[in-house]
Amino acid sequence: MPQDLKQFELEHFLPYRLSLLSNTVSEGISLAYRTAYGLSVTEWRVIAILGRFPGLTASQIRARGMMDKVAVSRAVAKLVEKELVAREDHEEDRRRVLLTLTKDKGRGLFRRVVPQAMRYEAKLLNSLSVSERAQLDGLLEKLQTAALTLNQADQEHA
Amino acid sequence: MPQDLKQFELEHFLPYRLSLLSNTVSEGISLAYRTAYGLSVTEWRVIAILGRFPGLTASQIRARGMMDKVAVSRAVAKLVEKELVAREDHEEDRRRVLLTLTKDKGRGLFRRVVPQAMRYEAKLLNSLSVSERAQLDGLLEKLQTAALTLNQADQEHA
DNA sequence: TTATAATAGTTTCAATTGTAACTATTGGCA
DNA sequence: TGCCAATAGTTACAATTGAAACTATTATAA
Repeated sequence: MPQDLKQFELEHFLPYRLSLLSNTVSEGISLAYRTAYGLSVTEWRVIAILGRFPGLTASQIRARGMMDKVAVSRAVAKLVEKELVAREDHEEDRRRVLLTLTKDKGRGLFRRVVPQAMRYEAKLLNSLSVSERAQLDGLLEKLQTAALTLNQADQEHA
Repeated sequence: MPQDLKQFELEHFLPYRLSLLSNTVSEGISLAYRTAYGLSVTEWRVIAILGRFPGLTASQIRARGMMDKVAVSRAVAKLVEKELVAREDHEEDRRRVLLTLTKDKGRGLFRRVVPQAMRYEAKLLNSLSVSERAQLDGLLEKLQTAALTLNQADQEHA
């Protein structure tokens, strides 16, 4: 057996490390929305997107958050049930539904949960210097682009 | 509403970006083990760990791969069923079960899947210069440590 | 020793998720 | 116009996952 095969270690494998870091961070940040407000990840993202871009349709939310169509549908249903999000029929295209945070509960939650999320992010970034943060930003950007390109190439190949 | 609240964008939010990147990379790398060999993520990790460290117990695998106890138990059960992994009773402690890749199927799969995984990682890292790779390594390390520390602090706090 | 606690690993059941199929509506175009 | 394809969103069902309870075995310590 080749030497590099025997020496392969999961701990140094980039996909594993990314997954581990993402999960660890998710666990931490979920205190801000899951434990505190009973939101799922998707629900939190829908809230965050609608807070910034009111009046989007589910499809637009899906595209903006790179989320699954069904996941968004389910999250929106729950948020409507919790009176955090309101639906409004689109005049010209009756397939679409415009979504907004409800004035009281929805925007109220947004105002409380976003600062907590930002605080967590800030604490995390505290471990890095200013220049390291810039490096991180660039590296994540490059890797994301590279990964997408790779996947597209693989898909076309298959 | 404060200005920074209104301007909060998910796309620039570190936990979201990490999750997105991890998922994109996962999707790509899963071609190497899921599409090609029908392995789940956990099964792939168990194989990878046992290839490097034969004779570990399930608990040791769990610790080494930061995986869930139940997930490992299930993955091992499937791998045994597929004759990729063999169990062997521990002499001194009969609660424990030593796990190894089977000589033919297990090690055979390991020899095929690991190079594919490494190839994917190499392609991904091709988008970065040598010094950028070193930066990435350091940044992931720092963030992982910081996230763990943060989570521990939060847990004690709660 | 023997009760109690701790550890290894599995099982169970509910909740979550993924895939595909579905309804409803609109767009494209012969 | 009328037909077919495409889009928006939901529903249904199977597969996966998570949390808690469970069995079996070993360690601790009164």
